[in-house]
Amino acid sequence: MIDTREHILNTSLKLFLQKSFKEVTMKEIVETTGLSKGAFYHYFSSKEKVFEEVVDFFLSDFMKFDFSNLSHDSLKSFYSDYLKSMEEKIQSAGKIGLVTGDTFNANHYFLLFDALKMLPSFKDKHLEHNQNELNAWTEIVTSAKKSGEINSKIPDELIAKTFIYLGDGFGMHLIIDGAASKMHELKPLFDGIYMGFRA
Amino acid sequence: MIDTREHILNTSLKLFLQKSFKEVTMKEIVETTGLSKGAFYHYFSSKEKVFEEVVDFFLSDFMKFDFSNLSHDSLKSFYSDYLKSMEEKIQSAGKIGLVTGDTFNANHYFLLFDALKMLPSFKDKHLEHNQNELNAWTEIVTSAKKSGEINSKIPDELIAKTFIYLGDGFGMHLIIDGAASKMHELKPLFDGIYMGFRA
DNA sequence: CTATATATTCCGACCGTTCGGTATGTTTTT
DNA sequence: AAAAACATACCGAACGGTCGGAATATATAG
Repeated sequence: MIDTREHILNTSLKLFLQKSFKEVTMKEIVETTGLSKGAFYHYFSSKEKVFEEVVDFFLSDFMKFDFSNLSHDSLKSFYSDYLKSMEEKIQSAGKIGLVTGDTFNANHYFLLFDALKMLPSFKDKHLEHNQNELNAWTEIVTSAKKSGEINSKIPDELIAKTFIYLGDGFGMHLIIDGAASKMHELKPLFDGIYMGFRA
Repeated sequence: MIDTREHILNTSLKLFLQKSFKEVTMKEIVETTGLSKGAFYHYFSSKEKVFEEVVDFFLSDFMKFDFSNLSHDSLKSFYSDYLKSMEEKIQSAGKIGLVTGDTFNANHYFLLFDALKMLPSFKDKHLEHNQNELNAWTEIVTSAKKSGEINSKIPDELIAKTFIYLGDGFGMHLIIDGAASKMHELKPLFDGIYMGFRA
């Protein structure tokens, strides 16, 4: 609790990951931080402003994926690393109290939907992020084909999209069902399509 | 505008598909229907109640998928039918003004998230729906293996989940990017994993 | 057919509460 | 003492919801 400003940001992030912007009230933010309204408005000029910063922070820390850090040896090792990073993310989500027991009580889509609606610049950033993710996967697929790791007539980008969408769909089910511990069930799915693309 | 009650329900559905429960105000519902507050509260006892009915309607009429109506000749014809049904759903969404030009301005996840939060009975219904979908896909996969259409060592349920999650992840991207016309891009993805599972 | 009684549908002013935000402090730090 | 950090009382607007009654439709009676 050294840095009050950061404390407010962390608390707000936690709240905005649990409910939508409208559902999170100033009263709630103030009470959860243990501060007062005066303190809050000393650091932020409005609820919108703290939301903006929360989104920025979340993007750079959570969503932004440094794909260059993942193994580029093979497609298999790439998605294995990818899955490992995902599990780590869930673990760090648990550390800030977003997982109680086995139950997920966070949903980053709240943040995403609100950001898309409220922050005009966000949509472009998000599309860029998506494009980067697609490019990273596509590159790996391309080199996996070159190396002979996989051998499929399906266009590289389609294979990349298959991995991405499969992961996203799985993640959505995870969030809705609230079962954080089932993250490991994604690997068999990736293994399955991987086998298919090898043939 | 014959049946006022139904008119309110349709209008509310449209609104609840565009924003969250909290974001939709009574003022908005009343003004969009062209009625008055008194008229609204003559038919519904609260905003929550109309939401409940909207959710019921949406589930039973929109979202609910009659898998028995899809072709059971083969896995390929099954998912082809599935995709066709999806396209029809988008078309009917367009008919009630949820698609302007090429842009999706609906997001059924608003409805889903709110329903999961507010309606205790909903989670079970939703899980049941998911289970039914999984069962339908799994059955098809099983018989596709028996008939020799596909020949994969991957468990039937995993294959089923791959199709489902891939579709969901794709749908999520569609909604977020707002590009309703790109629905057809899912077929190549399905074809891709289908080829893989045949080997 | 008309007139009256009764039920339904709809209206909009109004209510209490909560919302985000402000003004004006008091405490703490430098 | 000056400034930064925090607290609290308060504000107007917007919220969901209520209420008495007007308008309209339907049923009944003469």
